[in-house]
Amino acid sequence: MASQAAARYARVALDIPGADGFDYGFDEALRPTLTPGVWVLVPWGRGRRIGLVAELVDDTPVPADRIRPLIGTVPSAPQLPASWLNLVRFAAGYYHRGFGEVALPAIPKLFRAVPPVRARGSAFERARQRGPVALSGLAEPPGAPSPDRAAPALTEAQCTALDALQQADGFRVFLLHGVTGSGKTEVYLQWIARLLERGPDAQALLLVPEIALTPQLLAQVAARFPSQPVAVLHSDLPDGERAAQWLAAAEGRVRLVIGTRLAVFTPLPGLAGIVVDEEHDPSYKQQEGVRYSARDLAVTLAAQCRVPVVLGSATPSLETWRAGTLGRYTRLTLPGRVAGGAPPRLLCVDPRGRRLQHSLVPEAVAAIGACLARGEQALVFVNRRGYAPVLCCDACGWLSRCDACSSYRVLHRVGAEGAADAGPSRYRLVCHHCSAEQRVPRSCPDCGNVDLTPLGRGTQRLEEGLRALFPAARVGRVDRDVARRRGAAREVIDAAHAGALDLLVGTQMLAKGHDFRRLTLVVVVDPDSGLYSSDFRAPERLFSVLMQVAGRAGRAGGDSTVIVQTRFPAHPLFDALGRQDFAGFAAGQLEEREAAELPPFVHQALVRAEARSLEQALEFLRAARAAAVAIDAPGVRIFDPVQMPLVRLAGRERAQLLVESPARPALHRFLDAWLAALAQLRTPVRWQLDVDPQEI
DNA sequence: AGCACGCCGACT
DNA sequence: GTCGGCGTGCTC
Repeated sequence: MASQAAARYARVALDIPGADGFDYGFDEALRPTLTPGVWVLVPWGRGRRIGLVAELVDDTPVPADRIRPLIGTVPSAPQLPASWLNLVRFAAGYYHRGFGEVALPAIPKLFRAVPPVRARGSAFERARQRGPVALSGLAEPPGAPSPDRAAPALTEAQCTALDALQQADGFRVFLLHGVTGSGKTEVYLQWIARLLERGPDAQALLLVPEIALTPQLLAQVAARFPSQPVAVLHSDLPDGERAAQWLAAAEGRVRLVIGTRLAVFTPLPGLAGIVVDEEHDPSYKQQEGVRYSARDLAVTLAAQCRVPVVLGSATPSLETWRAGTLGRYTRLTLPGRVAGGAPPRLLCVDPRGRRLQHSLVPEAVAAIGACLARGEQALVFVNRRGYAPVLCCDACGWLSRCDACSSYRVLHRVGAEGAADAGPSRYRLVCHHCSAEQRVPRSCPDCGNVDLTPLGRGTQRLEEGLRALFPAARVGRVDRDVARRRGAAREVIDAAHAGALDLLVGTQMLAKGHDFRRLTLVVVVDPDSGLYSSDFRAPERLFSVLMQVAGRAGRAGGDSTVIVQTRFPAHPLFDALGRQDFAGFAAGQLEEREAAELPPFVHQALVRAEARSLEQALEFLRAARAAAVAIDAPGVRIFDPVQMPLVRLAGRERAQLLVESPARPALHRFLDAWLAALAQLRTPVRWQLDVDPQEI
């Protein structure tokens, strides 16, 4: 560390990859103001840029004649709290990126923009005037349970959990484990209320997987904290709003921040506690740029700020679950549902050799019929959107491949979404990976045969089938195609709440956070790809999504049924699911992971490379491997380069190289040395590092 | 990330 | 004969 009195250069963090900071000289008059986290304006090429002072240094590796003086500090910029700087510093180290690469993308765009020379008022002043948005103004979704202003009485288990949270003083990680409907949200809300009572400056952070999927949670928070300004932060927010909320949080004018993964980078000078809802959810892992895990960073942030953090889930990640078993995290369990009632009955049916109607087994058709006859609702869950996963030529076997990706284009019905009488020719072939679209060929491009058959079933085709099977039923569909039209998914879900729909078809989107009171039957069509996948995390994700889907049924208590159509009805995953036995499932998975030396028993990092040709990408990775082997890193295992499961994406060929170690510090020491060596490799190949990759 | 410099197709 | 495609290389 440089002593500040002698420091001659300000190392400034800029949003430039591959550098930790850029050194600038400065006017002596500025010296007292230049501390880490101060916003500065610096010359950059022939232009100017906004940066943050990362540190002051005595010496610089930059030749003296290249050093330029910084222009000045940014007026009316907020003081960034030490907690924010520490988190950014940690993330930069852990994910092996430059400080600026982490810091600047974590700042709202408006605060990164160089002000025009004659700007009237700064972006900060404008955002400050705007102020935070009070949640109480949010319309609550029609049909949702009317929120009670007063906190409801807690069950005994909820009381025990809340007591444990309240007694925590300083850093501690809690795992709040309870099935859908067990009342986790109520525990969060009452705990947050207590945190905010601790002092006028106390702040709480509530992370959620996706804002769009948690309208009920927002409504609950709005009802519970009617006068409390709450900042809601997510990537779909307009720039001005995001800036206003971020600044309000940074200046302590807002005490509760709810947001998606990016909200973990909200400056919170008064942070008193953190909740990560649905902590297992894959969307907490950023999948581009700096590939951080907001869940993991939330734990680090809590440790750095010496505050408690609650990780809540019905199906915790195996990493979190194991930490609970080892006693590093404190496990709190909410057994059963608040409303009581038995868990849904699970029936697994093998569709092979059965007479299927629109791909449904007779048991499913009969159960849906009976459910509708009782005036109850049923949900059919298929994890595939579109009409059919692929189009096939009957004569020659041609398949609707994507020419840019190593996958198939999916047959989609377009226009008149949800209308039963859409014209028969209104179909398109769509690639789900690169979004390329084409018209459906009139005849086979290879042999000219006109009989092209859709293979398999997606949500649209299932919807069509259900309409044919149950002409009197009111059918709704929810998937990403429906959700693309603003408010359309909301409409369907509200209609379901209001009892205006009898049958719902949908993907994962339907699985989260919606409370359908009259729903007593869930049919899961073909989840088998999650059972025997090359991805070792596939069963974990499948169990989680099936628990959530099953949780939709019978939340009000009473009998409910889940029918799973699977070719592996005896698979232990379904056995555990039927008993809602996450602990049993997790124990089995952890045993397998330990035997196979997989996470959480080892820590992994992945270098992904993409190039015009696969050979180019592999060649780079072979060189990368050679560089890795040359590093003396005991306990670090270096694999061979392999092509990625989806080898071709949007016209680029992709490969990856895995490294792992049972010891995290050893892995990170190795990664530092390795990345330094990789930076020396001159290559036309684009590559990136992913620490703790979610998909391999 | 921008914004330059640098070698190969369709235009006045 | 030029104008311009975006490929790669640097910015303290």
